[in-house]
Amino acid sequence: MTLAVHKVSIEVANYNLDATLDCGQAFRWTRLSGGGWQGVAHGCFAEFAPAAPGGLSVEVLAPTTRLDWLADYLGLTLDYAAVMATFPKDPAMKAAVKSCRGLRLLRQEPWECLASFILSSVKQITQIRAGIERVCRAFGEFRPIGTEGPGFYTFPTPAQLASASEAALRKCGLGFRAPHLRAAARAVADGKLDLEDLRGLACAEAREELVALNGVGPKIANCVLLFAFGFQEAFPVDVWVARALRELYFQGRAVPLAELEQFSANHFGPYRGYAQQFLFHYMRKHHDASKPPQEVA
DNA sequence: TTCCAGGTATTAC
DNA sequence: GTAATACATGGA
Repeated sequence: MTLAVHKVSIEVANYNLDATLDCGQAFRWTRLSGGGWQGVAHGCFAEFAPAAPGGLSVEVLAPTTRLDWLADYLGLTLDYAAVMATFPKDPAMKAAVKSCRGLRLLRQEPWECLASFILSSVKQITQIRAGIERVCRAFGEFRPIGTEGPGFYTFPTPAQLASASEAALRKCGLGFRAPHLRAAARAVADGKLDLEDLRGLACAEAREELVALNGVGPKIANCVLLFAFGFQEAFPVDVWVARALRELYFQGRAVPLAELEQFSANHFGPYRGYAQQFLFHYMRKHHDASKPPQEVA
């Protein structure tokens, strides 16, 4: 049998697939042994791979007729060089960019992004991935890839999760996040929260809508505002970013969160959400090697 | 065993 | 107003 494959080459300079798909903004991508990645987005099963000299090879294996989401999802609609040029030129920011040059912000689907980050609180990234995979297998829809082979699961819709019992959600290992996910799914499924409407709002107004959900505070709201809606001024401050800011800009002092937020709003420019993702990934990479990125004076 | 993980909501000063 | 604490679960 033959497998219909839609394969396209995207010419793009300076795209770091590893950093982009492994930096904790999306959770359904898996690294392949050959250097590529495979996963699910927009209801499609796709594979991405770097293609020399400066490009990406993209295959959408199922359904093969849908390619329209790729450019936006991969973050190619933003002028990357222009974004980088707005970053502050201090040594810490330069080091963060150098450590993962070519990292892009994806533009994700709002519901999957919101649901994923509701499940993210006080969990390790590997645990978030595992939990999301269990949720997809339990409540998403199975879709075949070709006529044989494994297939994949879609991310469950708000309606699919809204009709799940809390006990069934807890079986996915979601812990105290299970009722939060269920309530958010109900709000969206019932039309009380229209995520598409948030696109038309100012960032602060959209944030107010999101934090009205139980289990969604400023950090998770900022992740959704940045990763799904593209509000570049949204600056999620989690334990890693807080650590990065304190160590790199405040000599390791115990600076309160409010002061960190004020500093970031003033220091990192109009694309500070993008800058934040470099700081986050930089900090995590160096921590994994148990080597601090910079000596604290 | 104890501690911590891309936080948040509640309660205590 | 700011500072502790509980919240589920699993891995280091």
